[in-house]
Amino acid sequence: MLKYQQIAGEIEKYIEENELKQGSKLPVIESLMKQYRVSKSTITKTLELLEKKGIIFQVRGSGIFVRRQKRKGYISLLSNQGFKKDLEDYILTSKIIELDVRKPSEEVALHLNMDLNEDVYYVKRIRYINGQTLCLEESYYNKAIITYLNKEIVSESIFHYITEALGLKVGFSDVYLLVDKLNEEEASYLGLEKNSPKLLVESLFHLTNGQPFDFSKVTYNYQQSQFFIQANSLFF
Amino acid sequence: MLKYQQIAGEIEKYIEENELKQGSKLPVIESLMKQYRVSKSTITKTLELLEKKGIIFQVRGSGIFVRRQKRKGYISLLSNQGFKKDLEDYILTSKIIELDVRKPSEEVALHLNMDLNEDVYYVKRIRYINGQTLCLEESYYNKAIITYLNKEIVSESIFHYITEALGLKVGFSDVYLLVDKLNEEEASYLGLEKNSPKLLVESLFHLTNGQPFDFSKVTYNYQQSQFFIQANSLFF
DNA sequence: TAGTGGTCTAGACCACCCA
DNA sequence: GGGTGGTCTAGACCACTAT
Repeated sequence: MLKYQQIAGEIEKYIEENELKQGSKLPVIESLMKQYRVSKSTITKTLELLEKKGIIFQVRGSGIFVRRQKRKGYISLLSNQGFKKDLEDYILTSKIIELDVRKPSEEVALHLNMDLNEDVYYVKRIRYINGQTLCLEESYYNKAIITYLNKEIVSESIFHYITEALGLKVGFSDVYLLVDKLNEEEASYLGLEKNSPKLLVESLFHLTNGQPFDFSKVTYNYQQSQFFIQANSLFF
Repeated sequence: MLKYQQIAGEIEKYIEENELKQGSKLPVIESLMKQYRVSKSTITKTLELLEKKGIIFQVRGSGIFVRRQKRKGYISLLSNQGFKKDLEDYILTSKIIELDVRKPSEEVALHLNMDLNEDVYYVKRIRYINGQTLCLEESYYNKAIITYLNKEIVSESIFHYITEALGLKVGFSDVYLLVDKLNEEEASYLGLEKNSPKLLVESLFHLTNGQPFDFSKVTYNYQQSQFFIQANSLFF
Protein backbone atom coordinates (compact mmCIF):
# COMPACT_ATOMS: atom_id res chain seq x y z
CA MET A 1 0.00 0.00 0.00
CA LEU A 2 1.38 3.38 -0.99
CA LYS A 3 1.87 5.97 1.70
CA TYR A 4 -0.42 8.56 0.23
CA GLN A 5 -3.22 6.03 -0.25
CA GLN A 6 -2.77 4.77 3.26
CA ILE A 7 -2.94 8.26 4.73
CA ALA A 8 -5.89 9.21 2.53
CA GLY A 9 -7.73 6.19 3.83
CA GLU A 10 -7.04 7.14 7.42
CA ILE A 11 -8.19 10.72 6.93
CA GLU A 12 -11.32 9.55 5.15
CA LYS A 13 -12.03 7.15 7.98
CA TYR A 14 -11.47 9.92 10.50
CA ILE A 15 -14.00 12.14 8.73
CA GLU A 16 -16.55 9.34 8.55
CA GLU A 17 -16.20 8.24 12.13
CA ASN A 18 -16.45 11.74 13.53
CA GLU A 19 -19.24 12.60 11.13
CA LEU A 20 -17.56 15.86 10.23
CA LYS A 21 -19.84 18.29 8.43
CA GLN A 22 -19.31 20.27 5.26
CA GLY A 23 -16.82 23.03 6.00
CA SER A 24 -15.19 21.41 9.04
CA LYS A 25 -11.54 22.38 9.13
CA LEU A 26 -8.90 19.68 9.03
CA PRO A 27 -5.35 20.00 10.39
CA VAL A 28 -2.94 22.05 8.29
CA ILE A 29 -0.37 20.39 6.03
CA GLU A 30 2.44 21.02 8.52
CA SER A 31 0.60 19.03 11.21
CA LEU A 32 -0.25 16.20 8.84
CA MET A 33 3.42 15.96 7.83
CA LYS A 34 4.42 15.54 11.46
CA GLN A 35 1.55 13.24 12.34
CA TYR A 36 2.28 10.81 9.52
CA ARG A 37 6.05 11.48 9.37
CA VAL A 38 6.16 12.09 5.64
CA SER A 39 7.21 14.91 3.34
CA LYS A 40 5.04 17.76 2.20
CA SER A 41 4.67 16.32 -1.31
CA THR A 42 3.24 13.12 0.05
CA ILE A 43 0.63 15.02 2.04
CA THR A 44 -0.10 17.09 -1.04
CA LYS A 45 -0.60 13.89 -3.03
CA THR A 46 -2.86 12.57 -0.29
CA LEU A 47 -4.99 15.70 -0.32
CA GLU A 48 -5.18 15.69 -4.11
CA LEU A 49 -6.59 12.19 -3.99
CA LEU A 50 -9.17 13.13 -1.36
CA GLU A 51 -10.07 16.18 -3.41
CA LYS A 52 -10.58 14.10 -6.56
CA LYS A 53 -12.84 11.78 -4.61
CA GLY A 54 -14.92 14.75 -3.50
CA ILE A 55 -14.14 14.28 0.18
CA ILE A 56 -12.35 17.55 0.89
CA PHE A 57 -11.60 20.90 -0.71
CA GLN A 58 -8.54 23.03 -0.18
CA VAL A 59 -8.43 26.81 0.04
CA ARG A 60 -5.12 28.52 -0.42
CA GLY A 61 -4.21 30.76 2.48
CA SER A 62 -6.99 29.32 4.56
CA GLY A 63 -7.01 25.58 5.09
CA ILE A 64 -8.41 22.17 4.27
CA PHE A 65 -12.14 21.55 4.65
CA VAL A 66 -14.56 18.66 4.55
CA ARG A 67 -16.81 18.39 1.52
CA ARG A 68 -20.09 16.54 1.77
CA GLN A 69 -22.95 16.07 -0.60
CA LYS A 70 -26.19 17.58 0.58
CA ARG A 71 -28.53 14.77 -0.45
CA LYS A 72 -28.72 11.18 0.59
CA GLY A 73 -30.01 8.21 -1.36
CA TYR A 74 -28.46 9.17 -4.68
CA ILE A 75 -26.33 6.74 -6.66
CA SER A 76 -22.85 7.87 -7.55
CA LEU A 77 -22.71 7.81 -11.31
CA LEU A 78 -18.97 7.35 -11.53
CA SER A 79 -18.25 4.56 -9.10
CA ASN A 80 -18.25 0.85 -9.96
CA GLN A 81 -20.46 0.61 -12.99
CA GLY A 82 -22.83 3.05 -11.36
CA PHE A 83 -23.34 1.89 -7.81
CA LYS A 84 -22.32 2.42 -4.22
CA LYS A 85 -25.34 4.13 -2.77
CA ASP A 86 -24.06 6.41 -0.11
CA LEU A 87 -24.38 5.10 3.46
CA GLU A 88 -28.00 4.14 3.03
CA ASP A 89 -28.90 0.50 3.41
CA TYR A 90 -30.01 -1.15 0.25
CA ILE A 91 -30.04 -4.61 -1.19
CA LEU A 92 -28.86 -5.15 -4.72
CA THR A 93 -29.79 -8.36 -6.50
CA SER A 94 -29.90 -9.45 -10.10
CA LYS A 95 -31.56 -11.94 -12.41
CA ILE A 96 -29.69 -13.30 -15.40
CA ILE A 97 -31.68 -13.42 -18.60
CA GLU A 98 -28.98 -14.44 -21.02
CA LEU A 99 -25.33 -15.40 -20.89
CA ASP A 100 -23.52 -16.67 -23.96
CA VAL A 101 -20.53 -16.31 -26.25
CA ARG A 102 -21.28 -14.70 -29.59
CA LYS A 103 -19.88 -12.58 -32.39
CA PRO A 104 -20.08 -8.82 -31.86
CA SER A 105 -22.37 -6.55 -33.84
CA GLU A 106 -20.66 -3.78 -35.77
CA GLU A 107 -21.44 -1.30 -33.02
CA VAL A 108 -19.94 -3.54 -30.34
CA ALA A 109 -16.90 -4.44 -32.44
CA LEU A 110 -16.24 -0.79 -33.07
CA HIS A 111 -16.37 0.12 -29.39
CA LEU A 112 -14.26 -2.84 -28.28
CA ASN A 113 -11.73 -2.52 -31.13
CA MET A 114 -12.45 -6.07 -32.25
CA ASP A 115 -12.89 -7.92 -35.50
CA LEU A 116 -16.36 -9.14 -36.32
CA ASN A 117 -15.24 -12.77 -36.15
CA GLU A 118 -13.79 -12.58 -32.65
CA ASP A 119 -15.80 -13.65 -29.60
CA VAL A 120 -17.54 -11.63 -26.93
CA TYR A 121 -19.33 -12.70 -23.79
CA TYR A 122 -22.85 -11.33 -23.81
CA VAL A 123 -24.60 -10.81 -20.50
CA LYS A 124 -28.16 -9.60 -20.11
CA ARG A 125 -29.55 -9.16 -16.65
CA ILE A 126 -32.08 -7.24 -14.62
CA ARG A 127 -30.87 -5.59 -11.45
CA TYR A 128 -33.10 -4.95 -8.48
CA ILE A 129 -32.68 -2.50 -5.65
CA ASN A 130 -34.59 -3.36 -2.50
CA GLY A 131 -36.76 -5.65 -4.58
CA GLN A 132 -37.71 -3.06 -7.20
CA THR A 133 -36.41 -3.09 -10.74
CA LEU A 134 -33.44 -0.77 -11.04
CA CYS A 135 -32.20 -1.40 -14.55
CA LEU A 136 -31.89 -3.69 -17.52
CA GLU A 137 -28.24 -4.28 -18.38
CA GLU A 138 -26.65 -5.63 -21.53
CA SER A 139 -22.88 -6.06 -21.45
CA TYR A 140 -20.35 -7.21 -24.00
CA TYR A 141 -16.93 -8.40 -22.83
CA ASN A 142 -14.00 -9.02 -25.13
CA LYS A 143 -13.41 -12.74 -24.66
CA ALA A 144 -9.72 -12.39 -25.49
CA ILE A 145 -9.40 -10.36 -22.27
CA ILE A 146 -12.23 -11.65 -20.10
CA THR A 147 -11.47 -15.26 -20.84
CA TYR A 148 -14.13 -16.89 -18.71
CA LEU A 149 -17.53 -16.08 -17.23
CA ASN A 150 -20.28 -18.25 -15.79
CA LYS A 151 -23.68 -17.74 -14.19
CA GLU A 152 -22.28 -17.67 -10.71
CA ILE A 153 -19.74 -14.93 -11.47
CA VAL A 154 -22.27 -12.92 -13.44
CA SER A 155 -24.83 -13.02 -10.66
CA GLU A 156 -22.30 -11.40 -8.33
CA SER A 157 -20.10 -8.39 -9.02
CA ILE A 158 -18.42 -8.93 -12.37
CA PHE A 159 -15.95 -6.14 -11.69
CA HIS A 160 -14.86 -7.72 -8.47
CA TYR A 161 -14.12 -10.92 -10.39
CA ILE A 162 -12.26 -9.05 -13.11
CA THR A 163 -9.97 -7.24 -10.72
CA GLU A 164 -9.51 -9.95 -8.10
CA ALA A 165 -9.70 -13.29 -9.91
CA LEU A 166 -8.38 -12.25 -13.30
CA GLY A 167 -5.96 -9.69 -11.85
CA LEU A 168 -6.84 -7.06 -14.42
CA LYS A 169 -6.65 -3.37 -13.65
CA VAL A 170 -9.47 -1.09 -14.73
CA GLY A 171 -8.27 2.30 -15.87
CA PHE A 172 -10.85 4.67 -17.27
CA SER A 173 -14.23 4.73 -18.91
CA ASP A 174 -16.25 6.77 -21.36
CA VAL A 175 -19.85 7.22 -20.26
CA TYR A 176 -22.67 8.30 -22.58
CA LEU A 177 -26.08 9.33 -21.28
CA LEU A 178 -29.25 9.43 -23.32
CA VAL A 179 -32.88 9.95 -22.36
CA ASP A 180 -35.66 8.37 -24.35
CA LYS A 181 -38.86 6.33 -24.10
CA LEU A 182 -39.03 2.65 -23.17
CA ASN A 183 -39.89 0.20 -25.92
CA GLU A 184 -42.22 -2.68 -25.26
CA GLU A 185 -39.52 -5.20 -24.33
CA GLU A 186 -37.70 -2.89 -21.93
CA ALA A 187 -40.96 -1.84 -20.34
CA SER A 188 -41.94 -5.42 -19.64
CA TYR A 189 -38.57 -6.25 -18.10
CA LEU A 190 -38.69 -3.20 -15.86
CA GLY A 191 -42.37 -3.55 -15.01
CA LEU A 192 -43.23 -0.16 -16.44
CA GLU A 193 -45.53 1.04 -19.18
CA LYS A 194 -44.35 1.35 -22.74
CA ASN A 195 -43.17 4.89 -23.59
CA SER A 196 -42.28 5.68 -19.99
CA PRO A 197 -39.08 7.72 -19.66
CA LYS A 198 -35.80 5.87 -19.58
CA LEU A 199 -32.22 6.80 -18.89
CA LEU A 200 -29.81 4.92 -21.10
CA VAL A 201 -26.23 4.82 -19.86
CA GLU A 202 -23.71 3.39 -22.28
CA SER A 203 -20.26 2.83 -20.84
CA LEU A 204 -17.01 1.76 -22.39
CA PHE A 205 -14.52 0.49 -19.85
CA HIS A 206 -10.79 0.31 -20.51
CA LEU A 207 -7.92 -1.39 -18.73
CA THR A 208 -5.11 0.78 -17.45
CA ASN A 209 -3.21 0.03 -20.64
CA GLY A 210 -6.02 1.58 -22.67
CA GLN A 211 -7.60 -1.61 -24.03
CA PRO A 212 -11.41 -1.49 -24.05
CA PHE A 213 -12.80 -4.69 -22.57
CA ASP A 214 -16.44 -4.00 -21.64
CA PHE A 215 -19.17 -2.17 -23.50
CA SER A 216 -22.39 -1.90 -21.51
CA LYS A 217 -25.84 -0.52 -22.20
CA VAL A 218 -27.86 0.03 -19.08
CA THR A 219 -31.50 1.11 -19.21
CA TYR A 220 -32.63 2.55 -15.90
CA ASN A 221 -36.07 2.56 -14.38
CA TYR A 222 -36.72 6.30 -14.27
CA GLN A 223 -38.31 6.04 -10.85
CA GLN A 224 -34.97 4.84 -9.48
CA SER A 225 -32.80 7.13 -11.56
CA GLN A 226 -31.32 9.42 -8.98
CA PHE A 227 -27.65 10.00 -9.64
CA PHE A 228 -25.09 12.41 -8.40
CA ILE A 229 -21.68 13.53 -9.51
CA GLN A 230 -19.19 15.55 -7.55
CA ALA A 231 -17.38 17.72 -10.05
CA ASN A 232 -14.20 19.67 -9.57
CA SER A 233 -13.28 22.86 -11.33
CA LEU A 234 -10.94 21.99 -14.21
CA PHE A 235 -13.33 23.50 -16.68
CA PHE A 236 -13.98 26.99 -15.44
CA MET B 1 0.35 31.45 -16.14
CA LEU B 2 1.78 28.48 -14.29
CA LYS B 3 4.35 26.33 -16.04
CA TYR B 4 2.40 23.11 -15.88
CA GLN B 5 -0.76 24.78 -17.21
CA GLN B 6 1.20 26.40 -19.99
CA ILE B 7 2.80 23.10 -21.01
CA ALA B 8 -0.50 21.23 -20.74
CA GLY B 9 -2.05 23.78 -23.07
CA GLU B 10 0.72 23.32 -25.60
CA ILE B 11 0.50 19.55 -25.53
CA GLU B 12 -3.27 19.70 -25.88
CA LYS B 13 -2.92 22.05 -28.81
CA TYR B 14 -0.34 19.74 -30.37
CA ILE B 15 -2.74 16.80 -30.12
CA GLU B 16 -5.60 18.81 -31.60
CA GLU B 17 -3.63 20.25 -34.47
CA ASN B 18 -2.13 16.95 -35.49
CA GLU B 19 -5.45 15.18 -34.97
CA LEU B 20 -3.74 12.40 -33.05
CA LYS B 21 -5.89 9.33 -32.62
CA GLN B 22 -6.70 7.29 -29.54
CA GLY B 23 -3.60 5.37 -28.56
CA SER B 24 -1.05 7.60 -30.29
CA LYS B 25 2.14 7.64 -28.27
CA LEU B 26 3.44 10.93 -26.97
CA PRO B 27 7.09 11.66 -26.11
CA VAL B 28 8.40 10.15 -22.87
CA ILE B 29 8.74 12.24 -19.71
CA GLU B 30 12.50 12.57 -20.17
CA SER B 31 12.00 14.21 -23.58
CA LEU B 32 9.28 16.51 -22.31
CA MET B 33 11.56 17.63 -19.46
CA LYS B 34 14.26 18.57 -21.95
CA GLN B 35 11.86 20.10 -24.47
CA TYR B 36 10.26 22.42 -21.92
CA ARG B 37 13.33 22.75 -19.67
CA VAL B 38 11.52 21.88 -16.45
CA SER B 39 11.84 19.25 -13.75
CA LYS B 40 10.22 15.86 -13.76
CA SER B 41 7.62 16.86 -11.16
CA THR B 42 6.40 19.68 -13.35
CA ILE B 43 5.92 17.33 -16.29
CA THR B 44 4.19 14.89 -13.94
CA LYS B 45 1.86 17.67 -12.83
CA THR B 46 1.23 18.58 -16.46
CA LEU B 47 0.35 15.00 -17.36
CA GLU B 48 -1.89 14.64 -14.32
CA LEU B 49 -3.86 17.66 -15.48
CA LEU B 50 -4.22 16.29 -18.99
CA GLU B 51 -5.25 12.95 -17.56
CA LYS B 52 -7.94 14.56 -15.39
CA LYS B 53 -9.26 16.35 -18.43
CA GLY B 54 -9.50 13.04 -20.25
CA ILE B 55 -7.01 14.01 -22.93
CA ILE B 56 -4.33 11.39 -22.28
CA PHE B 57 -3.74 8.24 -20.26
CA GLN B 58 -0.46 7.03 -18.85
CA VAL B 59 0.74 3.45 -18.66
CA ARG B 60 3.54 2.62 -16.32
CA GLY B 61 6.44 0.94 -18.04
CA SER B 62 5.03 1.76 -21.42
CA GLY B 63 4.31 5.40 -22.18
CA ILE B 64 1.86 8.25 -22.53
CA PHE B 65 -1.02 7.92 -24.96
CA VAL B 66 -3.76 10.05 -26.46
CA ARG B 67 -7.28 9.47 -25.19
CA ARG B 68 -10.22 10.39 -27.36
CA GLN B 69 -13.91 9.88 -27.01
CA LYS B 70 -15.42 7.67 -29.67
CA ARG B 71 -18.57 9.68 -30.33
CA LYS B 72 -19.11 13.19 -31.59
CA GLY B 73 -21.97 15.54 -30.91
CA TYR B 74 -22.34 14.75 -27.23
CA ILE B 75 -22.39 17.48 -24.60
CA SER B 76 -19.81 17.26 -21.85
CA LEU B 77 -21.80 17.03 -18.65
CA LEU B 78 -19.09 18.43 -16.44
CA SER B 79 -17.92 21.51 -18.28
CA ASN B 80 -19.35 25.00 -17.87
CA GLN B 81 -22.85 24.44 -16.62
CA GLY B 82 -23.18 21.61 -19.05
CA PHE B 83 -21.94 22.82 -22.39
CA LYS B 84 -19.00 22.88 -24.77
CA LYS B 85 -20.14 20.58 -27.50
CA ASP B 86 -17.05 18.95 -28.83
CA LEU B 87 -15.69 20.37 -32.10
CA GLU B 88 -19.05 20.29 -33.83
CA ASP B 89 -20.51 23.58 -34.95
CA TYR B 90 -23.56 24.64 -33.07
CA ILE B 91 -25.30 27.84 -32.14
CA LEU B 92 -26.43 28.38 -28.60
CA THR B 93 -28.99 31.08 -27.89
CA SER B 94 -31.35 31.80 -25.05
CA LYS B 95 -34.59 33.59 -24.27
CA ILE B 96 -35.11 35.14 -20.87
CA ILE B 97 -38.48 34.47 -19.32
CA GLU B 98 -37.94 35.97 -15.90
CA LEU B 99 -35.22 37.88 -14.09
CA ASP B 100 -35.84 39.32 -10.66
CA VAL B 101 -34.65 39.60 -7.07
CA ARG B 102 -36.66 37.56 -4.59
CA LYS B 103 -36.55 35.69 -1.31
CA PRO B 104 -35.42 32.06 -1.55
CA SER B 105 -37.72 29.11 -1.00
CA GLU B 106 -36.73 26.77 1.80
CA GLU B 107 -35.16 24.38 -0.70
CA VAL B 108 -33.09 27.13 -2.29
CA ALA B 109 -32.09 28.65 1.04
CA LEU B 110 -30.94 25.25 2.24
CA HIS B 111 -28.77 24.65 -0.80
CA LEU B 112 -27.28 28.11 -0.82
CA ASN B 113 -26.75 28.27 2.96
CA MET B 114 -28.89 31.41 3.22
CA ASP B 115 -31.51 32.82 5.52
CA LEU B 116 -35.04 33.02 4.17
CA ASN B 117 -35.01 36.81 4.35
CA GLU B 118 -31.87 37.29 2.27
CA ASP B 119 -32.07 38.01 -1.46
CA VAL B 120 -31.43 35.83 -4.47
CA TYR B 121 -31.39 36.62 -8.15
CA TYR B 122 -33.83 34.39 -9.95
CA VAL B 123 -33.25 33.68 -13.63
CA LYS B 124 -35.53 31.62 -15.81
CA ARG B 125 -34.62 31.10 -19.42
CA ILE B 126 -34.98 28.75 -22.34
CA ARG B 127 -31.86 27.74 -24.16
CA TYR B 128 -31.81 26.77 -27.82
CA ILE B 129 -29.28 24.76 -29.74
CA ASN B 130 -29.27 25.33 -33.48
CA GLY B 131 -32.72 26.80 -33.12
CA GLN B 132 -34.25 23.85 -31.26
CA THR B 133 -35.18 23.94 -27.60
CA LEU B 134 -32.38 22.47 -25.52
CA CYS B 135 -33.52 23.12 -21.98
CA LEU B 136 -35.51 25.16 -19.52
CA GLU B 137 -33.25 26.61 -16.86
CA GLU B 138 -34.09 28.08 -13.47
CA SER B 139 -31.17 29.49 -11.50
CA TYR B 140 -30.86 31.05 -8.09
CA TYR B 141 -27.84 33.20 -7.27
CA ASN B 142 -26.94 34.37 -3.80
CA LYS B 143 -27.20 38.15 -4.18
CA ALA B 144 -24.65 38.73 -1.42
CA ILE B 145 -22.09 37.12 -3.74
CA ILE B 146 -23.46 37.77 -7.21
CA THR B 147 -24.23 41.39 -6.48
CA TYR B 148 -25.59 42.45 -9.84
CA LEU B 149 -27.24 40.87 -12.87
CA ASN B 150 -29.17 42.34 -15.76
CA LYS B 151 -30.86 41.09 -18.92
CA GLU B 152 -27.80 41.66 -21.04
CA ILE B 153 -25.51 39.63 -18.79
CA VAL B 154 -28.06 36.89 -18.38
CA SER B 155 -28.58 36.52 -22.11
CA GLU B 156 -24.87 35.83 -22.51
CA SER B 157 -22.71 33.48 -20.47
CA ILE B 158 -23.38 34.15 -16.81
CA PHE B 159 -20.31 32.17 -15.76
CA HIS B 160 -18.08 34.23 -17.96
CA TYR B 161 -19.40 37.35 -16.24
CA ILE B 162 -18.94 35.84 -12.79
CA THR B 163 -15.32 34.88 -13.36
CA GLU B 164 -14.24 37.82 -15.50
CA ALA B 165 -16.24 40.84 -14.39
CA LEU B 166 -16.81 39.92 -10.76
CA GLY B 167 -13.43 38.21 -10.42
CA LEU B 168 -14.85 35.23 -8.55
CA LYS B 169 -13.31 31.80 -8.78
CA VAL B 170 -15.53 28.78 -9.26
CA GLY B 171 -14.32 25.76 -7.34
CA PHE B 172 -16.52 22.68 -7.41
CA SER B 173 -20.09 21.60 -7.94
CA ASP B 174 -22.52 18.91 -6.85
CA VAL B 175 -24.63 17.62 -9.71
CA TYR B 176 -27.85 15.65 -9.25
CA LEU B 177 -29.56 13.87 -12.12
CA LEU B 178 -33.18 12.76 -12.18
CA VAL B 179 -35.37 11.39 -14.94
CA ASP B 180 -39.11 12.04 -14.96
CA LYS B 181 -42.02 13.16 -17.10
CA LEU B 182 -42.61 16.73 -18.26
CA ASN B 183 -45.46 18.60 -16.66
CA GLU B 184 -47.70 20.83 -18.73
CA GLU B 185 -45.71 24.03 -18.21
CA GLU B 186 -42.33 22.49 -19.01
CA ALA B 187 -43.76 20.74 -22.04
CA SER B 188 -45.09 23.98 -23.47
CA TYR B 189 -41.80 25.80 -22.94
CA LEU B 190 -39.85 23.02 -24.62
CA GLY B 191 -42.39 22.46 -27.37
CA LEU B 192 -42.96 18.84 -26.39
CA GLU B 193 -45.96 16.85 -25.29
CA LYS B 194 -46.92 16.58 -21.68
CA ASN B 195 -45.53 13.44 -20.02
CA SER B 196 -42.63 13.20 -22.45
CA PRO B 197 -39.38 12.11 -20.79
CA LYS B 198 -37.22 14.77 -19.19
CA LEU B 199 -33.77 14.86 -17.71
CA LEU B 200 -33.58 17.13 -14.71
CA VAL B 201 -30.09 18.27 -13.75
CA GLU B 202 -29.80 20.12 -10.47
CA SER B 203 -26.43 21.69 -9.81
CA LEU B 204 -24.99 23.43 -6.82
CA PHE B 205 -21.95 25.53 -7.67
CA HIS B 206 -19.40 26.63 -5.07
CA LEU B 207 -16.61 29.17 -5.11
CA THR B 208 -13.08 27.93 -4.44
CA ASN B 209 -13.57 28.88 -0.81
CA GLY B 210 -16.51 26.49 -0.53
CA GLN B 211 -19.34 29.05 -0.55
CA PRO B 212 -22.33 27.92 -2.61
CA PHE B 213 -23.45 30.74 -4.88
CA ASP B 214 -25.62 29.19 -7.61
CA PHE B 215 -28.34 26.56 -7.43
CA SER B 216 -29.71 25.62 -10.83
CA LYS B 217 -32.46 23.33 -12.06
CA VAL B 218 -32.20 22.52 -15.71
CA THR B 219 -34.87 20.51 -17.52
CA TYR B 220 -33.57 19.09 -20.77
CA ASN B 221 -35.44 18.28 -23.92
CA TYR B 222 -34.91 14.53 -24.08
CA GLN B 223 -34.36 14.66 -27.82
CA GLN B 224 -31.27 16.79 -27.20
CA SER B 225 -30.11 14.99 -24.08
CA GLN B 226 -26.89 13.39 -25.20
CA PHE B 227 -24.21 13.76 -22.61
CA PHE B 228 -20.86 12.20 -22.02
CA ILE B 229 -18.50 11.94 -19.13
CA GLN B 230 -14.90 10.80 -19.18
CA ALA B 231 -14.30 8.99 -15.94
CA ASN B 232 -10.99 8.01 -14.41
CA SER B 233 -10.39 5.05 -12.18
CA LEU B 234 -10.41 6.26 -8.56
CA PHE B 235 -13.29 3.99 -7.79
CA PHE B 236 -12.23 0.57 -8.89
C1' DT C 1 2.20 40.35 8.27
C1' DA C 2 1.79 35.71 9.85
C1' DG C 3 -0.19 31.54 8.36
C1' DT C 4 -1.50 28.42 4.83
C1' DG C 5 -1.76 26.03 0.50
C1' DG C 6 0.51 25.76 -4.37
C1' DT C 7 4.46 25.40 -7.45
C1' DC C 8 8.87 23.95 -8.69
C1' DT C 9 13.46 21.81 -8.33
C1' DA C 10 16.99 17.85 -8.24
C1' DG C 11 17.61 13.57 -7.22
C1' DA C 12 16.87 8.72 -5.34
C1' DC C 13 14.53 4.68 -5.72
C1' DC C 14 10.56 1.64 -6.95
C1' DA C 15 7.06 -0.94 -10.01
C1' DC C 16 5.74 -2.25 -14.20
C1' DC C 17 5.92 -3.42 -19.41
C1' DC C 18 8.05 -5.42 -23.15
C1' DA C 19 11.35 -7.45 -26.10
C1' DG D 1 17.38 -6.04 -18.57
C1' DG D 2 16.55 -1.56 -20.35
C1' DG D 3 13.09 1.77 -20.64
C1' DT D 4 9.23 4.09 -18.67
C1' DG D 5 6.03 5.98 -15.43
C1' DG D 6 5.09 6.47 -10.17
C1' DT D 7 6.41 7.62 -5.44
C1' DC D 8 8.88 10.03 -2.12
C1' DT D 9 12.16 13.32 -0.07
C1' DA D 10 13.98 18.04 1.48
C1' DG D 11 13.92 22.40 0.64
C1' DA D 12 13.13 27.05 -1.73
C1' DC D 13 9.97 30.30 -3.03
C1' DC D 14 5.34 32.08 -4.41
C1' DA D 15 0.21 33.47 -3.91
C1' DC D 16 -3.58 33.96 -1.38
C1' DT D 17 -6.41 34.65 3.21
C1' DA D 18 -7.34 36.47 7.36
C1' DT D 19 -6.68 39.69 10.90
